[in-house]
Amino acid sequence: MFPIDLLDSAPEGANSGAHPASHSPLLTGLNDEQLAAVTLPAGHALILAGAGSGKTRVLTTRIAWLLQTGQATPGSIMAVTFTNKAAKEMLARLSAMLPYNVRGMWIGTFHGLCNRMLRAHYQVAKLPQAFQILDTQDQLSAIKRLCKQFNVDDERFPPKQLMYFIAGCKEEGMRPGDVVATDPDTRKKVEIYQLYEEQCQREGVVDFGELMLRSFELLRDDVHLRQHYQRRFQHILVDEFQDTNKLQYQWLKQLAGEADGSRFVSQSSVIAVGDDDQSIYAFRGARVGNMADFIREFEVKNQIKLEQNYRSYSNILDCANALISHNSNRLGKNLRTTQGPGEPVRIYEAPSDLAEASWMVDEIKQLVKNDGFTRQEIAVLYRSNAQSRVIESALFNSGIPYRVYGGLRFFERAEIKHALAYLRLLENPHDDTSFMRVVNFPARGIGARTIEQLQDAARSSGCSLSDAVTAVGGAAGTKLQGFVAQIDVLREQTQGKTLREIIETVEEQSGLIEHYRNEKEGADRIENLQELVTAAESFVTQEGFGKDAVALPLDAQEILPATNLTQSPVSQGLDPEAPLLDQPLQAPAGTLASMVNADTGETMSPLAAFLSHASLEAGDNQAQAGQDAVQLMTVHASKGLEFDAVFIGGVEEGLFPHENAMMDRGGLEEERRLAYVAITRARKRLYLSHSQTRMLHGQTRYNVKSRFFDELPEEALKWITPRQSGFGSFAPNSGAGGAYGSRGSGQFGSNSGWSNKTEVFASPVVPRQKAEPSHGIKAGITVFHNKFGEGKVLAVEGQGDDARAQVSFGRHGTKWLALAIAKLTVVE
DNA sequence: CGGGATGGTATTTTT
DNA sequence: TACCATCCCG
Repeated sequence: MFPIDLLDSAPEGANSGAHPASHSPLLTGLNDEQLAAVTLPAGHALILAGAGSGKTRVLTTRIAWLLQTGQATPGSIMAVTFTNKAAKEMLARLSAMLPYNVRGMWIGTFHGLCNRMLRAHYQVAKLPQAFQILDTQDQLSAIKRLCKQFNVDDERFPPKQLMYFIAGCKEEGMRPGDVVATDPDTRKKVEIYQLYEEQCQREGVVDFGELMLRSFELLRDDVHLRQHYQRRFQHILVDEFQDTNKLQYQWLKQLAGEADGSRFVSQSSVIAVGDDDQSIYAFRGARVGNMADFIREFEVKNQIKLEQNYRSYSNILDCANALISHNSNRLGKNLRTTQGPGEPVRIYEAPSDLAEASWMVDEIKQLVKNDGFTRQEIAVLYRSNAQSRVIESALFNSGIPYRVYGGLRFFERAEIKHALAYLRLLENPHDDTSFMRVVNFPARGIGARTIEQLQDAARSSGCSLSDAVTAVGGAAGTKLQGFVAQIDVLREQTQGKTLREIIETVEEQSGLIEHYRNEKEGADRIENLQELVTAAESFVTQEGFGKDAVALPLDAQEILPATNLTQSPVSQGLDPEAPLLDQPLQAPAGTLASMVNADTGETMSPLAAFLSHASLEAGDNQAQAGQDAVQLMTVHASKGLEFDAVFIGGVEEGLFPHENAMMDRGGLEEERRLAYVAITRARKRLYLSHSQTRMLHGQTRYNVKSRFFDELPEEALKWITPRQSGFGSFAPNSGAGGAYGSRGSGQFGSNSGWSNKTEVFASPVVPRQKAEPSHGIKAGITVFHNKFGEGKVLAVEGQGDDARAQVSFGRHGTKWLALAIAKLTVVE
C-alpha cells in the first residue's frame, strides 16, 4: 500500500496559527489553505490542489466536518472519484475519522455510483434487473460479433476503432442520432453504433460508457427522480475533477441543479477538487476545460489553492514549477515547501538504453546500500511500457527484486473471465457475449460452423443465442441444446446456495477445473479459479456490500417506485434527513439476504452483486505486494503515488515528449504535464536520464535529449559524469569522459545538444564535426526530403560518400540518412 | 479443433 | 525486436 500523501508525517508546527475552529480535533494540523477548504461555507467551490498538498485529507476532513458540525447528514453527501482505489482510500479514512458508519453516503467511482442508481431504477432506465456490465474486452468481442453478423468490412472499420468511436460518442453524451455525420465513413460508423446499441439492449448488457450515459439520461428525462436526487445530495464532492469528461460533467450538473434559461441554478454545494497541471488523460476524453466551465457555469465564488507541498524538497519542486510554467492557459499555481532545498536533481546521459538501465541498477544498489533507501521507496518511471524491458532485465540480472505495474488484472484473466461468463449466464441467459465465450470452452465439439448456424437462427428470429438453440437441427443442435441444458441445470443446482457454493459448483460442473487440470500450464489457472472463490467470499463477508455500487437495503430511499416519487420521500416514511448514527459500524455478514429492492420486492442476489463488483473493479493492477521491491511503472500509473527516490528514464525527444503526442493540438502541453506529474512523485531524490541510442521496434533509434531539460532551473540540477565502463556501441573512449560536472543546460538547446555530447563520447562512431563539410549540411539547419518532408538536422558525421546526417522529421521520426543517397535540400 | 506460420503493429488507460 | 491476431492446414 502506498501512502497517498505525507500529511500524517507533516511537521506538527505546520499550522501553528490559532484558528477559532481548530478547537475541533478534526481540524488540528491543517494549514491555512487546507482549513479554509475544509470549512468552506455552503456554495460551489473549486479547490486547486497541487501535487502532495494533502488533497485527500482535505476532502475527507471536509466531509467529517460537515457531519460533525451538523451541517450535513450522511445521506446528503456524495463523493465521486475516478478509481476504486481512491474511493476505498476515502472510505477508509472517513471510517477512521467518524464515530459512526459511513454507509448512507454515496461514495464511489462515477461508474460505481451510476451502477448503483441504475440498479435502483432499472425499470425506469429500461434495463433488465440482471443487466450485466461489459468491460472493454467484452465490448470489443461484442462489436466483433456484431460486425461479423452484418458483414462489416473489418479492413475499413477495424472493431477496435469502432469501439473507440462508440466509447467516444458516449463520453460526449451522444446517441447515434446525435452524431453529425458528414462523410460516408462516419455515417457507417453511426449505423454500426446504432446496431450495437440494439444488440446490447437485446442482450441486457451495458458497457462502461452506457453506465454513465444511461444514468445521465435517467436524471435528465425523469424529473421526479432528478428532483429527488437533487434534494438529497446537498454536498457533492468531486475528486480529480480535471479528469472528468464531458458526460461526467453533465451528469454532475443534473445532480446539482437546473438550467433556468441561460443560468444554472443549484441548491447544493459542489466542491470540485483537481489540478489542471496534472491533467494527463485527454487522450481518453478528459476535458480540463471542465474546470473553467465549472467556474463559469456554477458561478464559483470560492477558489482555494493548495500550494503547500508536504512531499518533496524544494529543488524538486523548483524543477516542477519551472517546467510547468512553460504551459499556457493554466489556472496558475506554484508549489512551495518549508523543507530545505535537499539534493540537486541528478541528470544522466547514457550512451545506450542498455547503459541507462545498467546505470540505474548501479545507482539503486548505492541508494540501498549507502543511503538507506528501501527498494520499495524507489521507483523507475518511463513514458511507454516498451522501456521497461531493458530495465527489468538489468534488475533481474543483478538480482534486485522489482515489481512491474500494469498488465492483466485479476478479473481480466482468461480463466476468470470464463468462470464469470458461466456465472453471468446463470443470471442472464441472454448475455450472448458470455454465451459465446464459453459455449465451447471447455471444448464440447461446438465449432465455428455450428455457431454460425446458431447466430443465423438467432438473428432471423431476433432472439438470443440461448433461445435459438432449438432452431438448429441435427447433431449440432443437440450439442447446443446440451450446453443450454447444462446451464439450466447449474442454475437449478445453485438455487439457494451461498455465493461460495455457487462459484465452486460452476467451476467444477462447467468442466473448467477439469480442463485446466489436463493442461500443462493449468496449475496457475486453477489457483486463480480458487482465488475467485476466495474473492467472492471476502466480498460477501468483509466488504459487506457497502463498499461498492450495489443497491443497499439502507438505500431504500432511492429504491422508490418512480410512480411514487411525486410524493415526498418523507411521506413514504423514509426520512432522508434521519441520521444514521444508530446503525452498526459494520454491516453484519451476509446482509445480502436483506437486499430487497423496495421497487419490486425482489432481492438482489449475492451473485448479481458480485458480478457487478467483478466488472467494475478489475482487481489489483500491481503485482504481488509484500516484498521490498523496486517499483517499475509508466508515468501515468505513477499519478497519485510518491517515492523517496524516483528515476525517470528515456527523457528524450520523440519519447518524452512522445512523437505521437506532438501530432495533436495541446499534445506537447499534456506531455509537459506528464513530466510534471513524474517529477512531483519524488520526495528526496530525483534522477532524470536520457540515452543517445535506444532499441525501439527492433531498430536502433538516435534520440536527442528532451527539450524539457532546457526548461529546468540550472541551480537545481547536477549533471552526472558518465561512468567509464563500456556499454553498447557508443561506449565512451576510456579517459575521454569526466568533463561533465555541472553545466548549463541553456548553452545547448535541443538542437545543439548532440555536438556537446560528442565531446564526452568521443567515439569513432560519432565523431565530432569540426570542419564545415562541402555538402553544406550541418547540425541545426532545416532540410527537405522528398518523402519525409522538412526536418531538422541534428548531427552530421563522416566524409565524402560516407557522410550521413541525423535528421528529425517530426511525425516521421528521426533518421540517419546517407548524404550520397538521400536527396536533401537545404531550406533557406 | 488445435498448432504453427504469417503478417501487421507497436504511447499513455480507468471504469 | 516481440507480441498479437488471424489464417491455413493436418
